[in-house]
Amino acid sequence: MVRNWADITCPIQRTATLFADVYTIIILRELMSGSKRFTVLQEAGINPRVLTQRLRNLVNEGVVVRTRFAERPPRVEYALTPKGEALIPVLDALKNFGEKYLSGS
Amino acid sequence: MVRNWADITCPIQRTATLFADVYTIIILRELMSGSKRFTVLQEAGINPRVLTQRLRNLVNEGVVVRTRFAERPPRVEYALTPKGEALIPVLDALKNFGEKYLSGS
DNA sequence: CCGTATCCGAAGGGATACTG
DNA sequence: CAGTATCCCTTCGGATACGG
Repeated sequence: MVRNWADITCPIQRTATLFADVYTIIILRELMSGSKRFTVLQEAGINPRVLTQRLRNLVNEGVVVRTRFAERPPRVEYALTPKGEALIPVLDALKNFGEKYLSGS
Repeated sequence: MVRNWADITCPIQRTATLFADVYTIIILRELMSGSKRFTVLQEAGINPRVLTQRLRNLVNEGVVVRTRFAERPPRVEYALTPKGEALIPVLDALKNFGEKYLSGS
């Protein structure tokens, strides 16, 4: 029952198809507070295999940018692009709901 | 690397864990415009097996209410609860992003 | 440090048929 | 109409080890 991208006309569904995934959302949450390194993102509770997959997707979609710093040792940082920052309202909405309805237990 | 619910303290992650799923979001989108019947939701592109799973979850979480009407033939309708309506800002944010960044192609 | 490769069991989900 | 049951293939993802 899955559709082709071109067949998805609803903007809600398009966005959800690309980003409605727990690991993706955790990454975006981490990057909201500034750029982060691979290892730091891992510590948020994502194993390297899954983290690589999600980051690749985010970079491909243009919401995250990967920057290599030519240092010794080399350093890599992931950060939100302006397009990525446009997803912050989604995270804010998730936060508002969670705070209001999912605080207990 | 998956956590127990009690270990998830971040409200963003809590909300995402429960609802960040494409089919769930499609259902919520459909219910935004009023209560819908099972068959109608199916026509949004969700097979009955998956639809049942997602609806059960939504009802368990208290964001959707299932109502049986004692008619002939019996009718069942699914609708957002007030808690479910509190998720509308999430859908709005997804919509805004999609309209701005995912319109082409 | 930043990934990639492999293994492998678990879960997901499409199709279809069937029941109250 | 509103689901449930079954089959079966695909994907996911955790763990671990390894490579540039």
